[in-house]
Amino acid sequence: MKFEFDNNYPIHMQLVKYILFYISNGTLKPNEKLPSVRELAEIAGVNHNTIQKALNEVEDLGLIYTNRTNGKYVTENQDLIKKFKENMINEKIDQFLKEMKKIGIEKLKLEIKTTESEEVKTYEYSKD
Amino acid sequence: MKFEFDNNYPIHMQLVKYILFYISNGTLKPNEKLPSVRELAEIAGVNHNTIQKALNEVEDLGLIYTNRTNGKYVTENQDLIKKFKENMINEKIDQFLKEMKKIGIEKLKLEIKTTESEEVKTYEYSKD
Amino acid sequence: MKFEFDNNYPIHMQLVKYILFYISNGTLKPNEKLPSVRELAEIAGVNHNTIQKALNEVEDLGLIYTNRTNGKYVTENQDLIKKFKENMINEKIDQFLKEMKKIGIEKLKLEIKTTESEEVKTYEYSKD
Amino acid sequence: MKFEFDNNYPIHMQLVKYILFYISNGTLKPNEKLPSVRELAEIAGVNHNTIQKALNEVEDLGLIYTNRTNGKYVTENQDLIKKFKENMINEKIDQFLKEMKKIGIEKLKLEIKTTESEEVKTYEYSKD
DNA sequence: GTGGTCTAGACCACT
DNA sequence: GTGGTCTAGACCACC
Repeated sequence: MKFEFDNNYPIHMQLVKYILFYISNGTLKPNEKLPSVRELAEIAGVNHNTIQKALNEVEDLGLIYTNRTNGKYVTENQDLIKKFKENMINEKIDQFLKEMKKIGIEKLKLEIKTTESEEVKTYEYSKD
Repeated sequence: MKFEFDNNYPIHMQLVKYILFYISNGTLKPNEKLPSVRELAEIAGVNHNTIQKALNEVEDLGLIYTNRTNGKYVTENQDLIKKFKENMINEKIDQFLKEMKKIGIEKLKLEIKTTESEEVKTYEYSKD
Repeated sequence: MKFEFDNNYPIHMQLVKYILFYISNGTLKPNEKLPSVRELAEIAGVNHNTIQKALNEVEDLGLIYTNRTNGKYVTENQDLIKKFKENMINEKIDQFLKEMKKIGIEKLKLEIKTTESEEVKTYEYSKD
Repeated sequence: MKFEFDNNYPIHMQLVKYILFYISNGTLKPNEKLPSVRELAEIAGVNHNTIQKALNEVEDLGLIYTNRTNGKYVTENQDLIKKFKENMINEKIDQFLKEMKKIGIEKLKLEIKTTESEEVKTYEYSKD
């Protein structure tokens, strides 16, 4: 797990995105115990309060849960994780396509197959 | 020219991106006069100082120049603009592909045709 | 550190020059923490935004860096500072000699020894 | 006669300095007729009002005079010119020495002989 | 308390 | 009316 921050963007938000990302791609597996807040703070090189804030937001989303005496764990609800992953992918694709349009691309075709489904999704765009 | 802002990100940076987009996609043409700083401020709904800051950054990049009591103009250096656009596109594509890989996409194919060249560039990725 | 301003010249530019001087002559040492932006504003008797602008310019030159919630520091790259200082000195000397020539000085001899080198540089000029 | 301007400094002031400079070094000779305001405006690439303003300031200093129907002339008072020239030279030297000190020069020696006097002036500075 | 951002409003030089 | 500068004052993220 690596964290690199853009100082012009709220760090806790970037942390949330990283955690979601690591849960989505399986770096953090269902039911896995997260490193302690202090540890994460060290890994990420930020204050532990900032980590707390981020983890709370992820917990609100339902993707991790707290075992009071024992630390924080990734949810075992794989469907929820899957949904979040799909969401994330769709958002990234949408944003990419939007930006490519704005930048003045003439023609674009994108085919994507995720691990979760058999279907290949196709996105096309042409200037006219 | 439209501007919409994400309040979690410094506005002057978002402005810079917008201007770069508008120069890249030809909304702002080489040698064209920009709306006055105050006008842009009104269009974008921000303070004129914020516009100043953003335009200064774009000027530092060499894409616009200032005619002191006369206004600001897009550079007439079309090569520079072209290079900039290509750079921007390549960066966005690279970043997109990198993220898609990391998120665990199984298969991906991307075809892109820019206005500048006849060539269609193809990017492919498969998990194995 | 003292600051005196000529009101016919943008203050932020004069500030930049002051900071460069202070870094060049060792008033501000490599890796030293600068006074806070607000403090400098008070010392210099200007608005903190003006200080910000000036320090940003110095940062663009690579001579200071920002530790976001911690303050601003002089670069530890002593070579860069040295190079900068030499450049500055050479420019000022060249400009001075050029002006003295143009103004019609008959004869001029200048000897300079910097802290950095043992060598004494000599510049001479005679009208004929 | 050439004019190059630093846009960050009031242009009429720079013009005044240029004119004084050209009178000092004999580019503009005593009793010589100046180019017309319009001509100067074109040469300098600035608005004629700006030239007017500058020439008025020089006239206030007594170095040029206006012959109502006939244009503007350099004064024939050579002593006055000489005095101004010496003044200018001294100012430039002082400023140069001051800056060299501020920049942290260790040792400096400057000898200057002007056309006007037999004397060689010597300036010396040492850090300690 | 650190840097960073933004606004509103004022004033300046130059055309 | 153009760009540029500056101030005062406010608010934010992070430590």
